[in-house]
Amino acid sequence: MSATPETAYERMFELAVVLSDAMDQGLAERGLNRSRAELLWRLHHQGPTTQRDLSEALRCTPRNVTGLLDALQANGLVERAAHPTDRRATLVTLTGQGRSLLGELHTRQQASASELFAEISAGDLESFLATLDHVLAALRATTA
Amino acid sequence: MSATPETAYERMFELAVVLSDAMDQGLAERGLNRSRAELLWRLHHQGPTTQRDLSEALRCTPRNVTGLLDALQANGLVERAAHPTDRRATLVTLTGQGRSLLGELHTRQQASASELFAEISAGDLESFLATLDHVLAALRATTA
DNA sequence: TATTGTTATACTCTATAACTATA
DNA sequence: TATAGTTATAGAGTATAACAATA
Repeated sequence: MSATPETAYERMFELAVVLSDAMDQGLAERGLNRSRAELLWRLHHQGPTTQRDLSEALRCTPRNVTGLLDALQANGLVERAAHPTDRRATLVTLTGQGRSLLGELHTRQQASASELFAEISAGDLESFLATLDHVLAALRATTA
Repeated sequence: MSATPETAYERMFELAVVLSDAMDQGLAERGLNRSRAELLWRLHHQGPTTQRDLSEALRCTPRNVTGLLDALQANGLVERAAHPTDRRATLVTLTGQGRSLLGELHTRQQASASELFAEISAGDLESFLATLDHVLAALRATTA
């Protein structure tokens, strides 16, 4: 049995690389990258938001948010609107096109998930997920 | 039981993100990034190599190899030597310092691996690894 | 005064193209 | 001619700093 912690660790890294590459490629085909996708994702979950909030949520500078929004707005995925009470601030909102792009990405993700685990039994899936959660928790504990 | 393929897929992404961040941070503390580390890793496995070979192995341009080597050489991790038969080419070699840095990274990786899987039983580890390999194979099949 | 988002500027990483020196 | 590695230049992504408008 060569199932050592080291082997599992290496495989997790390979998985991280392959998974990241696949994601980046899928995003690039839609004119996105990770930062832009994360911004859209935040908007989807939080609703209309100021740029200041976005810069804190994405842990980047306000200047960077300006650039990300310029690109997303040019592609018709978000809109900048006047803030109702603070005339300094901007309210960023998802457009219908932005929402539909997110829906498309989600559909694609579901399809990938089904495909990847198609041959895994329910029991194996459950124990896999349990170990995954355990490792994730341990990793977060040492990192943070 | 909420162990759906989607949940597992999401968790794998979270793992990929946290794992990548942890790695990047560890490398940054040693003046490295992923490209530089990958170059050192190649040198460790292949021995003295030309820049042309490195550019193909790392799938980047020869120009980029020049830049990576300039940085690594400035930090004393690699050396450029004359190629014995082709005076156009350069033989890149790991220095002792480069080797010891790689050893340090490997030690650190082993420690992380032991720590992350400390509370996982041998049986769980084995089935985790099996599922991981299966998913990895499925992912590579669809990507490539 | 403090805050929001911008313009101006710089740094890192990567790429393409032109060039030098070999082969 | 073709190849190995360089210099010159450009583009994407992010950062800091100075600034304008507003709070």
